[in-house]
Amino acid sequence: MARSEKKPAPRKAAAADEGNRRAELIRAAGRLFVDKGFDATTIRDIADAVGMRSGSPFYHFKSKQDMLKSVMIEGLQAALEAQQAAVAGLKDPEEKFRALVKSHLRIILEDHTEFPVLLYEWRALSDESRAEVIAVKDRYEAVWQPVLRDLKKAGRLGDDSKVARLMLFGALNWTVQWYRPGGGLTLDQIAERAIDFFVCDKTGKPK
Amino acid sequence: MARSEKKPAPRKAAAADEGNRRAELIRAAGRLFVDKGFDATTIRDIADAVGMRSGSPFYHFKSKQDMLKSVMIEGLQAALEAQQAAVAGLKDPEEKFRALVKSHLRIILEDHTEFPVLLYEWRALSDESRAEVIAVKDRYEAVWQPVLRDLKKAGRLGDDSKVARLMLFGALNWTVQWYRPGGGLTLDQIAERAIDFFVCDKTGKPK
DNA sequence: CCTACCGATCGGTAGG
DNA sequence: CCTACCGATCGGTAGG
Repeated sequence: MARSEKKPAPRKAAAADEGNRRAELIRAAGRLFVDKGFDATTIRDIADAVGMRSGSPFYHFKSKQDMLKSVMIEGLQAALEAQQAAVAGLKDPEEKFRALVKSHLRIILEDHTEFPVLLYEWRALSDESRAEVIAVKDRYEAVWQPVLRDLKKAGRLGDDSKVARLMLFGALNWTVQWYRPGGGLTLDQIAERAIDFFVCDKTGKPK
Repeated sequence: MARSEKKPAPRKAAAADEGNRRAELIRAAGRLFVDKGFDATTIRDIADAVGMRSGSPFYHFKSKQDMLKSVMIEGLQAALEAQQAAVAGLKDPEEKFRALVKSHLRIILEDHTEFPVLLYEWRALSDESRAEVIAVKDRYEAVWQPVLRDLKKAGRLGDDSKVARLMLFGALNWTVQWYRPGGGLTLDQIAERAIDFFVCDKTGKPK
């Protein structure tokens, strides 16, 4: 876990700069990977996008594959943070569920492109990278299951199995294929539609 | 001139052979495009898969892009035929819906790999190819809308808008990401799960 | 459908 | 982070 660090600690300013450049590369790569696909995106495309020369991204990442992995993990970590913030303090299962759905849609449809890379480029991951990504992905998905379980306990979900979650993820993740900002439906409207389909309305409360 | 023999007109068998080779290439390309992605698949991969040399696929297709387009259109046409056979003679909206869902799952999960290419490689289509593919795709999707409309008329669907169809397609199409044959759930079980989520059970009939 | 081949491009590296 | 570069590979073609 802990590596022996013999190098002197990098100075704050320099470290921040390096981190910024790295973050810029991740953001640019994410956008290109979504637009053109991982294989169709060249290192030169990515370097151009941030004003570097073609060899320079390799100062920040050891390979193109490493960039892909980093983009995905970055996207998952942002999603995890948003998720935790969204459900913090909520008690009611349906409120929690609603918050998770909206948070998820926001992550995949609003400005962040890193998460969608995960949806598009799973195949392009090497086995080693995939194992690392799965570890973070599992943490993200693990948050859903207890919420679905509580929802079922409350009689508002017919099925809380893994298949149910996969169907829900399918409906939500597919939105990246058709959603366009300003295209008639807002994020919240889409979220409500998805929730209506999955949550039973046994209380007869008006929608 | 008298000596220069013209080739005899290709006989039926020859024409059929050519069609077979072309079909073989489409099938092999479909599988590779799904497994590795369009960009990561080389013409050499495809040629190898059917026992040709690397230059020979261009005898059947004018470019790699042309192969992609052909694979997708082939997949859509098979889907269209299966779809028509599935609903033929059915009257009840829910029966029709159930038949469409099962037919769709069969097409994307059972042996045909051409249709999933459509789900995976939309980005890789050139604008010209895309227009051709969209024309066939629209025919496939057009069959769903009246069925959803009738289902809503019968009070068994809360929403028959385009969004409803997109959510359903999302849930169904996402199965290619997680379904594995023999992995616990059969195709029909998945279909029933999906139908349960989308169809309201206002009649109280047991599931 | 094969042989033989080409121009272009790509991921990556050495050395500063 | 840049310059300069390389080996490998790729889509595609000419000519049979």
